[in-house]
Amino acid sequence: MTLKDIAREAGVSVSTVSRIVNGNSTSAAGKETRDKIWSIARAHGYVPNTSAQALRCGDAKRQTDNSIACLFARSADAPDDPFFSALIRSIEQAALKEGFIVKYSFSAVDLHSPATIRQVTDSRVDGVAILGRCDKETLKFLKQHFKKVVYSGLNMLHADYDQIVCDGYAVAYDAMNYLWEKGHTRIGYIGDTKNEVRYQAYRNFLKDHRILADNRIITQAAASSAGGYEGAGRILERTDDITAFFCMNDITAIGAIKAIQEKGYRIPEDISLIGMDDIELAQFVSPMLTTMHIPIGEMGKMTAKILIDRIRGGHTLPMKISLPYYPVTRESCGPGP
Amino acid sequence: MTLKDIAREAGVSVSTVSRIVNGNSTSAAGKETRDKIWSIARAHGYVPNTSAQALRCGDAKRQTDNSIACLFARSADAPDDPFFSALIRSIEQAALKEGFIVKYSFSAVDLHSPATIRQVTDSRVDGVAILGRCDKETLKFLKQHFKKVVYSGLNMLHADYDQIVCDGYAVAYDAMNYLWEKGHTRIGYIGDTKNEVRYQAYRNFLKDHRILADNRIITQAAASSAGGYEGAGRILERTDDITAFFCMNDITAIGAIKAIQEKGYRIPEDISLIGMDDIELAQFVSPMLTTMHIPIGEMGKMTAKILIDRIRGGHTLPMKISLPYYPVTRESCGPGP
DNA sequence: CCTTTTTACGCAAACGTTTGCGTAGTTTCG
DNA sequence: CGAAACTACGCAAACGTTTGCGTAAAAAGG
Repeated sequence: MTLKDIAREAGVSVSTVSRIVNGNSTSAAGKETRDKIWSIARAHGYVPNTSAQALRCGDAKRQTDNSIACLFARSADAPDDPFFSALIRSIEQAALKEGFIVKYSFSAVDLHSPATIRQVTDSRVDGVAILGRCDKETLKFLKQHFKKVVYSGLNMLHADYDQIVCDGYAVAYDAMNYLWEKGHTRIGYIGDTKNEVRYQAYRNFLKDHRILADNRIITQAAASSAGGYEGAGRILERTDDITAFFCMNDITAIGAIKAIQEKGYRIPEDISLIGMDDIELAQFVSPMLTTMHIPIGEMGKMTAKILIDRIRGGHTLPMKISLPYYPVTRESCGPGP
Repeated sequence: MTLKDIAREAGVSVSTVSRIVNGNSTSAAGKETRDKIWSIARAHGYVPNTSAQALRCGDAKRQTDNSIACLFARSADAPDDPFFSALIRSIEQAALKEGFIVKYSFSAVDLHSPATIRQVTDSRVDGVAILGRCDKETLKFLKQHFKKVVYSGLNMLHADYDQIVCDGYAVAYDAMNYLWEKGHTRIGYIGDTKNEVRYQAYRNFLKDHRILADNRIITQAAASSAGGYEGAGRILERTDDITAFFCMNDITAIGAIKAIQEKGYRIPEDISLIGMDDIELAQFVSPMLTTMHIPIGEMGKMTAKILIDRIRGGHTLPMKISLPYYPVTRESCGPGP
């Protein structure tokens, strides 16, 4: 079913058909021709060939189909993370309200692969949101390929990008401070240690308070319950004078809780524990998890808004938005020794 | 940067350039021309215009960009569900291995909206996977628009679709049986009650074992921890002789655990609890959750495989695959009275 | 050295649209 | 009633590719 088919059947020219189906205002078609065309089009379920449209119209308006992409910078074997599920979901909801649909939202795409970029550019999204951790070169590379990009995540970017972040460094530092103010000084770290702002904050907090970092109570752990469980287990095997853990996020903390309890320690009496993210589950585990609240929903909403606003040309200067966080006190932290 | 630009710069014709960049075997170009073309192309970062390719090649091979869509039949305000996160993730991983990328994976799209369908068809995916709950008409509607569709979820489809399911009815029935064999007869239900196979299985199990369904111990609950918490709370307010709960899935069960413990009951001594899905978290809560294991990873892998196989024409008859499940005994179920 | 094959490349059509321009026929208006 | 304006539509070019066919020049074969 092409314009030509319709034109032949209706006994008119292709241009007429095109003008009618496009509802083009200039030189509107005659009422009766219009009706005939429409009925034929509908009968045969005509749907315009977007390739042809895109081709013909160059980089014109029809280039867009009101869609954005979420590019999620994570490895294919990274564990599920409710944080990103929630972030993506709120982006999608907000985008939908503005009439945008999101593609690739959950894809474990390789952001460095030209083939991937090609696939994304091919689908002609109007803009892309980069989520998670993303190094500078990749970001620059993406910016070259997509005109409109916005970043959202826990890492403040020091370059001029649109970004909606909750400063992970500050959050982690404050989490440490939360424990420290309760009197803890021997604080373990469970989480990513490579290139991770939360870990840097941990190290710096220690240094700022003249506490020696002890590798026996620091462990590299995957961002999953299993990772937290194993990580806490490893640390607890090596030492028995630890009084608190800082976990890189809540699911890690939930895993850690189990390991701690299995070793016979009580939470928070013997060992305190703080997480990050404040996912829904945090209040349903026992003990309820004290954690740093991150406004995930707000981040997603803003991310969608800013990206769409940029697409629409609403702003041209980079918007660097930093969202507030706060500790939420539940049951997993007690006073230090 | 088009073929024409390259051709002009190299002083050859467009066809020559096209043949060279396509590595077309027939009438291979001369070594030196080839090199010149490639160097120019690379220098300018030439990337073929897919619209033009698709247009020219009709419905030939290049129509596709090796992508599939995951259409997730859920409402925009449905809570996050780790089950689907995991399902989608495994679909993506498996698809990626076959060179396919997935679009729309997490989108809360309105499957009934023609505009949405249009957006998806426009991006010319090669096939779509329908996830979750999806009524017959919608399914039929989707099948009309996308030639290649496969369903995955907990609901067996009684029509001729490619489908990879784990029979939710059977799983739920067996979960009930698990409790029943332990001696429980007063079993509550927490979860969706509308149009839900798990609830049907619950009712039927009761009927089959001549147990009267009691609305006081049945509650409609959202598929989230909060839903489970509130649901269990409601039931516990109304009755005090309940000995077991069947929860529609694990996160609901995790919420229920908290409510039960708060009311002063011990699990499993006073009240037993069984979930469904066997998500990672199930083994990290306390007590560890007894649940029905669903091979989510396998479902995802098969879903991708079957869909891609169909796209490639590997099979034409509908493949109805039912994956096995089994109970995993942990700590949340004890003997009945 | 002449014929045949091969190599290397150009020509032009086609894919389905959109749109500026042109032109009959119709209406408006002074 | 004649000029101007408008209506309703057709013509054809253009978007960037791919590919069958054609054809010079070079290589091979006798």
